[in-house]
Amino acid sequence: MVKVRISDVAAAAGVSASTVSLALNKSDARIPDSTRQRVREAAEALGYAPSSLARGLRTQRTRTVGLISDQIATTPFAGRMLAGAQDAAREQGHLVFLVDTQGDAVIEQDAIAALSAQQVDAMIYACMWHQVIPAPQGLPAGTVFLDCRPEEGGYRSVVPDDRAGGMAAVRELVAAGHRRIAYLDTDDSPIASTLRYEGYRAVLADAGIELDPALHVRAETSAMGGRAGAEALLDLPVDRRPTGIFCFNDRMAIGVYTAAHHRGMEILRDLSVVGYDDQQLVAAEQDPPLTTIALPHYDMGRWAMEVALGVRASGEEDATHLMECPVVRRNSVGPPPAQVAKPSRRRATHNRTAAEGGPDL
Amino acid sequence: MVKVRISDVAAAAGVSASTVSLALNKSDARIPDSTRQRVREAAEALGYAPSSLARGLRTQRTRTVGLISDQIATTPFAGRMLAGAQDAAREQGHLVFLVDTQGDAVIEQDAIAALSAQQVDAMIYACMWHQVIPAPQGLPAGTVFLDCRPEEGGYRSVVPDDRAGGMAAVRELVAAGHRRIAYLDTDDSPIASTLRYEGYRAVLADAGIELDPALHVRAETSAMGGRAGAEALLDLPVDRRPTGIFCFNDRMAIGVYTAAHHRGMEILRDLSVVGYDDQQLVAAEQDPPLTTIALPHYDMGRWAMEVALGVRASGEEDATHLMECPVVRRNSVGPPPAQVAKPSRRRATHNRTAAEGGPDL
DNA sequence: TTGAAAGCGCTAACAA
DNA sequence: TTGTTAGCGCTTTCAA
Repeated sequence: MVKVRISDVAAAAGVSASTVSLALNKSDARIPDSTRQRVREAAEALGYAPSSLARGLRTQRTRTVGLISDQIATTPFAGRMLAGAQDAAREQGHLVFLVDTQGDAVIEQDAIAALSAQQVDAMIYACMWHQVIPAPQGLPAGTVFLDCRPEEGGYRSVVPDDRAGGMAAVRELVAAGHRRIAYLDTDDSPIASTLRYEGYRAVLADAGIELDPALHVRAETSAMGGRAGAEALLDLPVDRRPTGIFCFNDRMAIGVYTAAHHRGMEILRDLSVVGYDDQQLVAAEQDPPLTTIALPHYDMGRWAMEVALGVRASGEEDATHLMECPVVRRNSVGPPPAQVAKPSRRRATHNRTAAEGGPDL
Repeated sequence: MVKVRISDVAAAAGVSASTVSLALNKSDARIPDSTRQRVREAAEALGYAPSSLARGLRTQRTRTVGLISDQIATTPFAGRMLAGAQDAAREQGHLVFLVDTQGDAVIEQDAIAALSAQQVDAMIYACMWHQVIPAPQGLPAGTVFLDCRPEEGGYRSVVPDDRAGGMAAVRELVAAGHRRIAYLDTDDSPIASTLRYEGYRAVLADAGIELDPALHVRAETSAMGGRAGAEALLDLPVDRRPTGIFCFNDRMAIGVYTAAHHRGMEILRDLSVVGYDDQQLVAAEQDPPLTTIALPHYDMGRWAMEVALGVRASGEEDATHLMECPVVRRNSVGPPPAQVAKPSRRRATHNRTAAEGGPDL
């Protein structure tokens, strides 16, 4: 199968190359339908596919977009961002160059150079998780930041609305009747962490629930971290112990499940839990399935691509778009357990510690 | 920042464009160091970056690779394949075009056409999981199949060695002293399923353990499926019940954990489990952490790219490369529980069914 | 309505 | 050692 060029089609149709180009590309051109038809048939018959390279060189538009990411392509976190970006690109007839830098600044600079040399029509810079970062050098104007925001501004960006997400999570618990609600937080992800905490505080305030500092603990963003944090929370005396826990992410929520099980507690009956991320193949497969706040990865990816390609208006040149994080209700939130209803203090529960005895529920 | 061309560099260095090209690209060319130096400085000063488009048009080599996948970019399964392919491409100075077809044949054909029009130097066709598929039309010769194999042959491909993986998994259990070993299989993935089953049978035969058909059950490849399968297995009378379960994948293994917990059994102490996939953020975060067989996604991705780019010999033109699946030992395999050691039959355990009573461990 | 000609930015043969 | 020339395959004036 040898490469067929526009001149081959021209010869076959008995016209010039320019006529072929016009007939095939410009529907508004003053070319009679008969000619157009003949050209089309010739092209079809020969299996003509114009060289994107030559066309790009001539028109200076490549219908190609560069997507630089620190990790999204290679971790299970945010693959859906790629899917969203990819789908939008395809709908616009664009191809995407993907480069995963693994967070290496040298690779990143090389990637920016290489992509610029390819004359991509647009560029997206994506992070694996919501952060504020110094904008890399050399990024073309109009680059869209995905799941991150450049410190200096000057670019458009889209990030999850973590504050509203935190509010939604805590509202689930409040609506179920909980009053002692913990936030199992982390230090690993400052931006999201702070925003969600703000949401947590706002909803508690709204509900007239006093903030209890003992109910705000921090741990690593892993199942093990979550477990450790939960232990601390569940070690509190019964009347100060949380009946519902809002976890920074789903992995930590799994750790809460484990900690609870080890004390003979059952999630839902004895303890309500809300996660964050709606991580694929994790949240839904817990027992009971985890109620969580979804990170709108797909939508963010799509938004970024559509803005980068100019098919969606984005407001100002350096505006940050907040994407809603929807609640995914499954089965880890129920009413608080009855037996810890009010502090009648017949047993001096607040004096006991976990070290003293067995499970005290 | 206006685009600088080779002629700009030429003018600045006081030489012709061809000299610039030679000086910059051909280290062996007969160009005096002084000239070369002058050209380099001029290029540097102007921030010259050659247009890949023009170069590709001229040389017919684009230093780009097309990677078509059904889903890998957008699910947590096989992102590491992308990472491997991406790393290898970068090392060879290539950029990768990624297209995710979502299994849609029309999108797939469009993608093949678009990528061909870009004159990619190589092409990789990747699947999310090990399958044998009819080769799509129009794929260039030399395309490498990743995690799948074309029915008709004619292409090089790399897939996991699932038979050896199945053997390794069962050997873990046999080595720990188990004799009643179940295979919690599935119908959802015929190729891998069959291969792993072969491995299972081979190791049992080697160990002189008779095959018990009751110990081979099938379920869906999800935690829920795994749980259902495990229920069936654990419902067997004590002397026929498995003490170790080899699961088709990690998600099913999670279901086994759940089923066991609901019967008051503890993984490791009462039941040993081996998974498959070593799925990120899943296998390692179980309690206890799951011993499993890793799918070598990263290595397969790298292999495919290196072969596609011609930096690694692959043997014959249509050979299938089997990639080893290493054991990842964590903490879900122990010796079989003592109490089910030998059938002394004082209690007519084999006559009881789960329906009759409570937990019977 | 169509074709000739120029040129996108680069490389490579050939000539000087 | 270097420059001239041609041409990769296409699009787009401009002229016929």
